[in-house]
Parts: sequence; structure tokens; C-alpha cells
Amino acid sequence: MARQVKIKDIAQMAGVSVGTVDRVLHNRGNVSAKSLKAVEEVLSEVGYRYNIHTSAISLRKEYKIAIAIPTAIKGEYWGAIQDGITHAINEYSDVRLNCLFSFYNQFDIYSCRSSFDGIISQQPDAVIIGPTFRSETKKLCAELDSNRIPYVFVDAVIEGTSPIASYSTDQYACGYLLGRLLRTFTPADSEYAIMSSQRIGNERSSNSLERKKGFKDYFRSAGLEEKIKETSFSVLDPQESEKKILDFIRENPGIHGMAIMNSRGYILSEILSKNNIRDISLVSFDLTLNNTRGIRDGSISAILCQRPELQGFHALKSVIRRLLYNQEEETVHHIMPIDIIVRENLPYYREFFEM
Amino acid sequence: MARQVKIKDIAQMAGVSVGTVDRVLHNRGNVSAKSLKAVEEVLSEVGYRYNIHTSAISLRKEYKIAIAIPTAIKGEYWGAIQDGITHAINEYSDVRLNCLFSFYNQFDIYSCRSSFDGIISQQPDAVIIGPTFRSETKKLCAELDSNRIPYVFVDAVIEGTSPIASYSTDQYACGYLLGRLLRTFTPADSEYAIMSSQRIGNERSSNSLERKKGFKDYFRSAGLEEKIKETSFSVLDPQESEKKILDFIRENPGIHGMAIMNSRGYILSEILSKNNIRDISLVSFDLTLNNTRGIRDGSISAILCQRPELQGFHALKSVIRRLLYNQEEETVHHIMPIDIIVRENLPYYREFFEM
DNA sequence: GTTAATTTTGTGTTCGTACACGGAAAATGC
DNA sequence: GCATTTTCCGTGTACGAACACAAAATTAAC
Repeated sequence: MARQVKIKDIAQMAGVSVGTVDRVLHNRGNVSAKSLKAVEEVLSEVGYRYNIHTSAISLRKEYKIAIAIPTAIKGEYWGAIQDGITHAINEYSDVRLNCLFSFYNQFDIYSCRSSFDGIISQQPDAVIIGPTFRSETKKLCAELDSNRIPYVFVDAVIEGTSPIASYSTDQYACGYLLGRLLRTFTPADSEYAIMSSQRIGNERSSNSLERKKGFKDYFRSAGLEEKIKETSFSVLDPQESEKKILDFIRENPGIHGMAIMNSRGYILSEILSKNNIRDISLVSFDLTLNNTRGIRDGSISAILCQRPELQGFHALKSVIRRLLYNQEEETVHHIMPIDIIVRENLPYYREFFEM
Repeated sequence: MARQVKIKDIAQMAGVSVGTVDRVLHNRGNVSAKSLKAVEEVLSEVGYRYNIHTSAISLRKEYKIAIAIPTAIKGEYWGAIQDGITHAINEYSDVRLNCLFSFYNQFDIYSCRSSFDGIISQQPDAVIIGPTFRSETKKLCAELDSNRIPYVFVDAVIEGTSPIASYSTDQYACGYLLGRLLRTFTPADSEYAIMSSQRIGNERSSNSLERKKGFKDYFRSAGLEEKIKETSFSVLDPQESEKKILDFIRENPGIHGMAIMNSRGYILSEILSKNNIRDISLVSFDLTLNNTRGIRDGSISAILCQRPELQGFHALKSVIRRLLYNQEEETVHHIMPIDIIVRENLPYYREFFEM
């Protein structure tokens, strides 16, 4: 364990005082060209790293961190992201953080807009963004950029922005994998259905679209693209949906596999269970409480999951590292692993994230 | 963010000095019954937590941590565990740690014994153990218990010991899941083979045995137990092995699925590729470099993985928490998730752990 | 009751970084 | 060249917990 280099050591090596080194490290200015050069030379030689502990305790300032994500419901996707963030807040409870959660309705652009406007007026030191609406997010990021406020994305990345980090998934790969899985779960001559859930506002989630593309491409590459049907059902009118879905199944008896490109798989699984339909495999996304139930009772064959807790956890960790270490690192885009969850490995997927 | 209570606050509330509170918190003794009571009352009221940062920097002592695990090879299972530990060491580089790695040959009990003897004589403050030989491990743990040295298990737990934490997998569940997967990858009337890899010393790894049990139980529950054959091959004599395996396949043309209960899947995958055998699905364990290759080129259908990096990472983290927070927590047994890795989600499984 | 031994307690210093403050040096104005 | 501003730089204190040390209070010894 090599002894860590301290500010004092650097000061000595550069022939200046600790105050000067501090000024250089934090870009506080008021340093002569000569001293600056001396210090920077030493720094590049020895590879100094802040002692995060001392940094944390001697910091007078309280960091204000704004978190702008869709409404987080316990046991659902954004709830898990929030859990991860909360977990990190606790883990770093010794860093003075003031975290302001600001939830918006992911199906309502006005709600998003007003939430994002609020962020700016809070004057935070950093922001964690769960983006849904592209233009709103871009506007927010532009504003943050011009105020030099760092931000991190969770769940997705909006192009044309410059976050310090992002945590997201390759949704196309998710869809492709989902196709592959669904096929292995079904008989050789099966037909398949993509079930879209609809809502007022007609989200057109780009995540779902990407997934669908990957899914179809898998079947295309297997020469089975004509085996895929598509239909939709409404989240808001369960009875109507049930009828529609049952009709659809009756009209397409060749279908033994269904894919849902968001976390609503459990809705279908409940309908199939209730009507005692056992020859259709379901695959869907996100380890929500409802889907967990479906996996457990066998009505859902597999769920793909993108570690939302871990995303939230690391997002806050990135922010802390940036604020404390204050280093001008370049953007790091983290692509999360795609976990495949089936009945047999479900029980072990609750506890862990971080790390 | 509630303001953290500080030792000074507690001292004030209990009407004593910070020194006394410190003595109570660390069981240093020399505290009168009256003061003790006063402090403990305040403590139970306010729920004090150490500030880990200040704890870390003001600690004069350097903690000596011994790590006794099987020889870690880069890109293999124990290498990944070591990577996780190293990662945690870096993450906590501000805590004064002196980590002593002590590797042993997991196929040689004498090597293990001498390594473990060395541990005791090092007088460490805590130990991370990757157990292989039950009796040797028990002996080591008994010794550590009597010296009140805390220890953590990675990879497996040895019963009859009292670690502060353990990180392991439900190997039976792994085997069961492996069976389920292998079946979905193969045609309906297929036969299956369990391929055991042999070595001098004849390890009889209890992990493999548990996995095999789960695997067989899956097929039993599916009413297919008579479809399973078993054979073995030698790791040390590749040519002989290849011949043996090819003969076995020739004699059992009904076999379309093979399971290897340890990380040696790649050996089989190479033999099958080389001989252009394409109608046999392989499943195995551990995301080693070799297996990664097999997954990528399609010669291995799936790998189950138990997050070795995460195990190592958390093991060290547990130790640090124990040493710094000094709290008498009870044993926590962590069961790792079982990740299913196939070609489509492989690319995203390298970066993340900890978490 | 006095002295010595022991227990109990408070104070002060340390860790490495952040940052305020005031003094020294350099630059500017006239 | 002198006064004034501006830039630059070093020192000192704070952060919160750990621990050394010495002072104070208690107990033991005679």
C-alpha cells in the first residue's frame, strides 16, 4: 500500500505553500505563472489524489443536488432508481448533501417542463436527470451547461448534451435478446406477438421503440419475421383490454409467445392466468413487484432487467465524486448489464446492487 | 438531510467530556458506572453513527488484513475475486490498510495448510477466506475465533464457523437453473450429459457436487432423469480427453446438451468447435476469459455466473466496516444473484460490479 | 489522617484538506 | 519616485474522531 501523497508533500516538492497548491487544485486563481507551472509539474509527476475523507469533513459547503426523474413508485422501475439514490445518500451520509427530489409525470410534458424550470431556480450544484421528453431535457441541459452545473443521466441518454456520466442500457440489444429468449421458450413453429400498452398522451417511448426494433431484428435474422404480429391494449381500461386480447388470441391460435416492451408484462400475465391460457410464453421488462409475482407463479417466462438501483446508486456516486474530487473528467457512458431473470434465479435478485 | 449528531453533542447531553464518550463507544474501560449510564442513555436516544471519514483519518493504526484464497489467475474465477478486492482497496485507499494476499493451491491440502498457518502468525486484524478444504478452514477459523479476529468468507461458507459475513451462491439452485436452461436450448427428445473434469488430487469440489444435484433434480422434476448420462475427462491430458469425449459422443448420438459443473466449459467447446460438432449445446459456469470466447463464438450456449468481483469487493468492504465502525454486528450471509450470460448480453457484463 | 496507588475524567494534539485572513510582492497611476 | 491598487502567497483555524497525557477524584494502604 503505497503511501498517499499529501498536499503538504506537493507544496514542499514545488517549493510553495499548501495554500498555493490548494489554489491550483481548485482553480481558485491568484497564482503566478511560475508557481502554477511548478505545482502542475509536480502534480503530473506524482499523481495526486484527494483524500476523500478529509475533503468531506473539511468542506464547509453543503452541496445541493437536484434529482429530476419521473414519479417513483415503490416496487416499480423509477422507484428502484430512487432506492439506489437513497442508498447512496445513506452511504455518503457524512458528506453534506442536500438532495431535492423533483418528480414529474412521465406522460405529461407540462409536468416535466414545470419540474425542470424548478430545477434551474433551485440553483443546485449538480443534477441527476431521468430523461423522458427530448426537447425539454435538451433545454434543461443547455441551461445547466451555461451555468456550469454538472449533471448525470439515468435510464437513458439524450444526444446533444454533455453530462459528466450516464447510466443506461442498450435497448436494441435488450429487444434482440428478448427475441432470442422468447424463441427458445416456444415450440419451433410458433407465431409471436408484440403487445404494446397504450396510454393517453401516447408516449411513444423511445426505449420501447428501440427494443421493438431489436426484437424484430432478431426474428428477421432468424428468417422468422413473418411470424410476428402486433397489437395493443389499453392500460386504463382493463375490461376492454382483456376482451381485446382474448379476441386477438382466439384469432391467432398459432401464437405461443408474447413480448411486452415495457414493464407491463404482469397485466397480460394476469389475463392469461385468469383465462387459464397456458400455452403462451410471456417475456417483459423490469423486475417490478407485479412482474416478480408473474415470474414466481410461472405466468411470465422471463424478465430482462437493467439494474435500476445500481443506476441510481452510481449516478449519485458520480456526482459526489465530481463535486468532491472536483476533477474535470470527461463524460463516461456506462452501459448496464442486461440481467435475465427467470423463476429459478429470481429469489437471489432482490438484495444486491451497488457495489 | 438531518444533521449528524457528533461526539461533542453527546458529551454535552450526557454532561461528560468527549473523552468519556469516546471511551464508552470503544469499550476502552475506565468509566464510572454513573457516566457509563448517562452516555448510554443518550446514545440509545439519539442513534449515534460514527463519521466514517473522520474515523478513517484520525485512526493512527494501520489495519492488517490477510486474504487467504486459492491462487488467483487473471481472467479466471479467483482472479475476478481478487480484482474485486483490489478494487475495494483502491476505493478505500484513504483508509490505512495493509493487505497481505496469501494464495494457496486449491488442489493441494498441504499448500492450504501452510498458507493458513502463515495467516495466524501474521497476526492480522481481519481475514478474508476463500475456503476449499473444510477441515483446514475450520481449524483456521477456530484459531481466529479464539484470537477474536474477524473473518469473512467468499465463494462458499463452511458450517460450524462464525464469520462476520459471507458471500456465496446457492449452488444447488445454480445446477437446477442450468438444467432448465440446457433443456430450453435443446430439442424435445434430447439426451444430456454431465461432463466432469478430473484432476490429480480428485478434488470432489462440494460446489460441483451441489450443482450436479440441482441439475439432476431439475431433470427428475421434468421426468427426464433417465436422459442424463455422465462421463469425465482429464484436464491434464488434452489429447486423451479429446479422444475420450469424441468416442462418448459417437456412442451417444442422442445427446444434444452437455453441462460442465465448473468453469472448464471452454475445454469442451474447443473440442466441439474443432471437430465441427454443431448440434450439441454447452452450458457451464463462470465468466472466465476462455468461456467468454466460447460464448462469443456461439460454441457455449450459456454461462452462469455468481459475480465474483462483487463478492471480493463486498468482502473487503465488510471488513472495513467492521474495523472502522467497530460494531458487534451479527453474521450476515449474502447469497449472490445468479447471472445468466448468453451471447446477446455478454458485452455488457464486463464493466460492472460493486456496487 | 496522610500518603500512595488507582480509577476516572478533561484537555490538547493529530490526521489531511478547505478556506479565511492578512501580509508581501508586483503592477499601476500620477 | 511615491502612493495606491491589484495580485500573489503563507499562516492559521476549522472539520470530527482517535488517542496520549496529565489533572482530578476516588480508593486503598498504613
